[in-house]
Amino acid sequence: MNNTTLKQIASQLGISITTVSKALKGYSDVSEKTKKAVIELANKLNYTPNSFAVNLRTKESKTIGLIIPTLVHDFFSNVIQGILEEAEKRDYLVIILQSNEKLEFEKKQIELLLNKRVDGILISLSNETGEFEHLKTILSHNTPLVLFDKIAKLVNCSKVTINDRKAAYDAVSYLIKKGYKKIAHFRGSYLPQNSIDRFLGYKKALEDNNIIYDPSLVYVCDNNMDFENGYENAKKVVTEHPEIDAIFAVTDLVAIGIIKYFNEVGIAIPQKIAVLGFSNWFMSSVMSPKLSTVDQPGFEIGRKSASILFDEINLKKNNSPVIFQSIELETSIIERDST
Amino acid sequence: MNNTTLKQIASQLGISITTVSKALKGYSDVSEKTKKAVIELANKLNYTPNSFAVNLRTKESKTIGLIIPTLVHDFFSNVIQGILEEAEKRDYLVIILQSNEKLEFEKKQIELLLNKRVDGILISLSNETGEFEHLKTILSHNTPLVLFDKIAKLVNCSKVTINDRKAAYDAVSYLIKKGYKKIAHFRGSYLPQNSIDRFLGYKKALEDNNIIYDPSLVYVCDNNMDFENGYENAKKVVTEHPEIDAIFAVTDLVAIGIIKYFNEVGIAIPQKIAVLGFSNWFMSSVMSPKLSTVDQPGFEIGRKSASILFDEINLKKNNSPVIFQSIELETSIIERDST
DNA sequence: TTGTAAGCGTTATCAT
DNA sequence: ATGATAACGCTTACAA
Repeated sequence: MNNTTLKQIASQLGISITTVSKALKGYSDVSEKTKKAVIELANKLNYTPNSFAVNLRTKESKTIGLIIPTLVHDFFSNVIQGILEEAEKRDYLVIILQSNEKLEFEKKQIELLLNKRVDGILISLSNETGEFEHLKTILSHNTPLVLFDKIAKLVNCSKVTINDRKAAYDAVSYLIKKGYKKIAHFRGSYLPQNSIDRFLGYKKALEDNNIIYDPSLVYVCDNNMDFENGYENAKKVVTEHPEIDAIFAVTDLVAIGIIKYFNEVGIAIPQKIAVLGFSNWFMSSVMSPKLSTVDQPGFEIGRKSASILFDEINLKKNNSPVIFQSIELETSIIERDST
Repeated sequence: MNNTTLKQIASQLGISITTVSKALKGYSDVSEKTKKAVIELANKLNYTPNSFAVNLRTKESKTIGLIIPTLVHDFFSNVIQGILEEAEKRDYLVIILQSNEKLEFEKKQIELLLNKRVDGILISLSNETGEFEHLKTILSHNTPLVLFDKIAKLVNCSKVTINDRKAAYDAVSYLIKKGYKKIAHFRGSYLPQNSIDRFLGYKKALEDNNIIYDPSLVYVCDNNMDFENGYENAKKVVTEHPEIDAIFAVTDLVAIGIIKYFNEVGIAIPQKIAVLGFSNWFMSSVMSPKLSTVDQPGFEIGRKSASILFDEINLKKNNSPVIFQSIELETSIIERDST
């Protein structure tokens, strides 16, 4: 076991711990000779600083925490990759926790991270999260916090999102331009900001194009916006509203559920009903028919969120004032075979 | 910022730090009265132990490290979920790192984790990993290590896998029983044990069924066993071996690449050529045609690996001897529409 | 250029 | 039942 300490090096060399420490950290007030000797011995003994001691001394953990609703998720996997890449650059490690879309877990995970004294926290909120005391707790600990994707507008911290409203608006406008007139929307549950915004964009696009908004064409996918939801609601919508010619789904997963049902019962996509997704999951590109969708830059969202968080961590370290940012990343429509 | 320390509580109560510490940890040699007072004040001040100090003192971080080849991956996402679930039970946190299928990164990540002094490490090896010095370094640090999925047989530690060879054997036998005779295999690259084993299983199944093994029917997918590989090799195999009637793919992703190509050029699945995958990714169940595949219990692999790791961590703490385990989890064939 | 000593916040040993 | 003290391994004023 590698347990070399400064003390050991110091005693072997017959010098003080301080000098060893300084030599290893490249301080200028150490003679070349001793510096060389120290470094040599340190290498030989395979010295690595005890991070526990360093943490205690410097009061930083060189670790950030990340809380996401769920891991088995194309979008979030990409986000994580972006975060890990930024963290790696800065020699930071990332502790990942899931909220499972539950407020209760989200609270618990925050507590764990705070107790661990991570240097900063990244969160994409659960669909249940409608109160924000736990987020304010983070702020009151003076721990930098960046919210991404599913955010709380009311919480005073940096945020990284896409413009869900505009993206949805563009998506539905695109459908209208393609000639679809009776467009249903499978929306997410009522809490997450992005599902609200996508709905709002849908509605606005209809109105701006002189299509009367019909609330009965809006179906709620509240079970984590998943595949089953899409499947079940697709079944419903074709009985209740056989007249529709397109569906705008809040998420690719929902869209894929729709497609599966339509394929099973022989509803032609897009001839009879077009389907437009949201997120651009990898799997969308290998479906039959290939799903048209809105590209949501997960990797970039992760990178940007982490990058802002690290900036704030550094500013805090220098006691500089931090200005919270709200970044909106660009989206684009990926036209494939389902529209 | 929450910075209450034992010292503060002690001084406010006019007692010693020692007593406060004991009271908080439920030692029996503290009077009920002081214990109550301490706990009350601690709650009021929102005391949480400084984990940096605890780590330093106890020499454990209550954190484990996980290195996987890639995060954007259905199977590994499920593995991680299993690991997180076990970790949570034991109040452990998980630091996740990617190797990107590169030996070089794998080495670097191990170093990071070792320097962080995690209490244990879980790894699924990169496809490039053909030497194991870095793994032995972990062992020589006396840090518990569990290898899963892509393992190194030669490294002396616990392992959790499926029986890849048997699974592949069963899979190909199943194809043969269904009447397929000219079965190609799209294998993974030469290093990872599981790609070797799946190939071996394929070969053995042919031989046991009196089908002559034809090496030219084996195509290598060495670019991370991914979608593109399947697509390109599918293109190749139909020119070079138009006579084949089935393909056994090393991974669902490869199989999906095959399916995509076949769909594009109008090769009927499974009438003209059947396709069998491996892993049972979610997306396989929503493809057209739905992919038949071998179910690989990712969640369970994660759980079991973590559980063994925690056992070893505890044994080590008690200076008990640890006996390394090699666990093989059950797989099964999921018959869908592609075979 | 080098070293002394204090301190980070806890836990554990040993007195009292 | 309570407390003084040392120790974990490092960083950093401050002396020398």
